[in-house]
Amino acid sequence: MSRVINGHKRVSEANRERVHKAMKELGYRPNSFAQALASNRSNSVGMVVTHISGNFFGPMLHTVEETLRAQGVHLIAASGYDDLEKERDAVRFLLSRQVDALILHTNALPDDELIELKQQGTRVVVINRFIPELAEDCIRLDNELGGYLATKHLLDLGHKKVAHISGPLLYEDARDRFNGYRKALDEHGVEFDPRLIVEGSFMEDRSMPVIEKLFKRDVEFSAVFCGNDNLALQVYDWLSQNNYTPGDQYSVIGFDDMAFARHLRPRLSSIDFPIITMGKLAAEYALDKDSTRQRNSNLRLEPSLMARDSSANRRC
Amino acid sequence: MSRVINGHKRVSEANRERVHKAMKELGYRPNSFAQALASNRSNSVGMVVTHISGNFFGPMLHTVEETLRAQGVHLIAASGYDDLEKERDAVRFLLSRQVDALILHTNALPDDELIELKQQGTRVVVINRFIPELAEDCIRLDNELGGYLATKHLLDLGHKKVAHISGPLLYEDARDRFNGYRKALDEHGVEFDPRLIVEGSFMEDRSMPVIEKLFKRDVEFSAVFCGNDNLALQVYDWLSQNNYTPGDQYSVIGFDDMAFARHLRPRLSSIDFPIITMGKLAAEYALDKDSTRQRNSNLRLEPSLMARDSSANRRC
DNA sequence: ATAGTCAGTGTAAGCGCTTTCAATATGCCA
DNA sequence: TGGCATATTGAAAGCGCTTACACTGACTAT
Repeated sequence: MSRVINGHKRVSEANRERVHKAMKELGYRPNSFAQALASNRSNSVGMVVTHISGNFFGPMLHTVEETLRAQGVHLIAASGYDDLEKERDAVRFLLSRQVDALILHTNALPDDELIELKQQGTRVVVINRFIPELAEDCIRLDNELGGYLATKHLLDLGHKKVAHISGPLLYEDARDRFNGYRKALDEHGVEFDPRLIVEGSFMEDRSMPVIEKLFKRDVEFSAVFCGNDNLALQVYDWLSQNNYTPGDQYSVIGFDDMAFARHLRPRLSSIDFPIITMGKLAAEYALDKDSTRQRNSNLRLEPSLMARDSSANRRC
Repeated sequence: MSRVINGHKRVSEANRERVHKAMKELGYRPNSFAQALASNRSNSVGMVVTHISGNFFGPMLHTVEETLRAQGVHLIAASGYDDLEKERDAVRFLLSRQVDALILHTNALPDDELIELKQQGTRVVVINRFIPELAEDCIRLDNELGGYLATKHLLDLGHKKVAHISGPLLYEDARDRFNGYRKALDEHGVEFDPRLIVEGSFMEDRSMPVIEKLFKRDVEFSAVFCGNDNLALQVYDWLSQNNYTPGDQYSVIGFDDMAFARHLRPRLSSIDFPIITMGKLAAEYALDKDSTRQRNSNLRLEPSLMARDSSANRRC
């Protein structure tokens, strides 16, 4: 009797026990598909991320999975590779599995499509992106603050010429970090110099050419704020290949504070990204059946500065 | 009409097209639960790994997911944390979702339980572990060869005293790597010295005390073979904290050749673990409906040496 | 005593598919 | 041309559950 399984209140103690006993004896296992079909709930949540592996999405997925599983809900993850078609495909795929909610970390999918998803009745949680129409479903980091903190840190160390290797400016978070950079510059009365800017990628091992370009440009600088730690890692590579030491001739700061940051030598200064908090929050939003609960409609988590050895006082 | 969707052969071209057109127009989406319920197939595969994030399981999961998705099958991943109860729980969880197959990277679950799973009719693929009764369903690396290659490499560089920081010897792979180490020693006529061995963990950031213990022991050595790259990373940490340089006073080699190995300075020598190949293979095994295809019943992938800067000739 | 409540239980109608089987259409043979 | 094999289509019976609804008693308020 399904009423027992689902904890319906109107069942007598006696019967409840009888049923439980029978279930044990027969080794009964509810068929989750029949449940899903009949109840129109799947007890699963879909998540699309840029890439399933990686130092950012790994911990994120892990946290989400753990939070969901504690509620008996499972996670189906799909990668979108920041590619429009692939992201669309991933969403379609997840939707075809009737997920109860969708956690989306998508960069290529236009706002409209996400809004439409929501209008079609899918519960949607948007990560690291802000869509006014979906304000209450968005969870993001205050990237501008992060960019600001990183740049201010370098400036405070006495650096006057601070370069910035941004992520793809097509992405809001990369733009925000860039804006934070400019804000800090403004505040310190340092003039913005476009020659100190190059645009890289957030992915591993793709930005060497751009980094090369920056360093070979005919413009001096003593510090670099990197759009994320992967970029910083490649800057480390370039510096070591050219016999420089991070924190010495060039100060370097990254963003995200990935696990490897503190294992690098010198240890990489970075801006902490509260991945765990964000993952947990996203899972909770996704679980939040009626979305009745009042949500912060402009939720931004706050990053913080992790100053380590790669950023040091400017040597005169 | 389901015959069209499922590519049944006996449908006229005309009707096939009519149906496709109608599907488009109505925005028809098959309900996967109804399909699963009616057909008794779920089109999903479950995978339990030690930890969803991380440099080893990340790429693995990614490969598996990608391979499966290409067949319209989805992956449900769960972490087992190398803990008996949690692994059991993960399996139960996945089973309750009626997965068509299970890909298992479990260390705590006893052989018997896995064998029983298989006997109950679940298709099982076992990764990084060998169970004679499940020989055809096991995919593993030749860890002994890996351990041998690593140690031989150090020996060939002139090191006479080679220490080994193993993974948990409770795990078969850690034991095999250890055996490879001993084999290389034997072959080079170097006597085994138990004082040069300590047992660490494969996880991040847990083995510092053990490393400390090794270096503080009253025994000399000039090279260390680490059971995996996470261990090597911590050896790097210890060396740098004590003003040593890997590849200089101490040669270091890791195992797995994780992505970060080549970003470390000096670049970490390691044993390449063909994660991608293994993931793909595991997914294919899981998909292999009838397990009709003749499989290699003692499949071991072969690791190879990636010599880089952290291992160098012994300085006299 | 009568009607009205409500906890507890049984029943049956689907959920949206797959699959079997019967029904019909088509083509081929002698 | 009749009969049989084969191609195509329609219809219906579930898959194992949830849920709405009807029903039974027992209990309470009038």
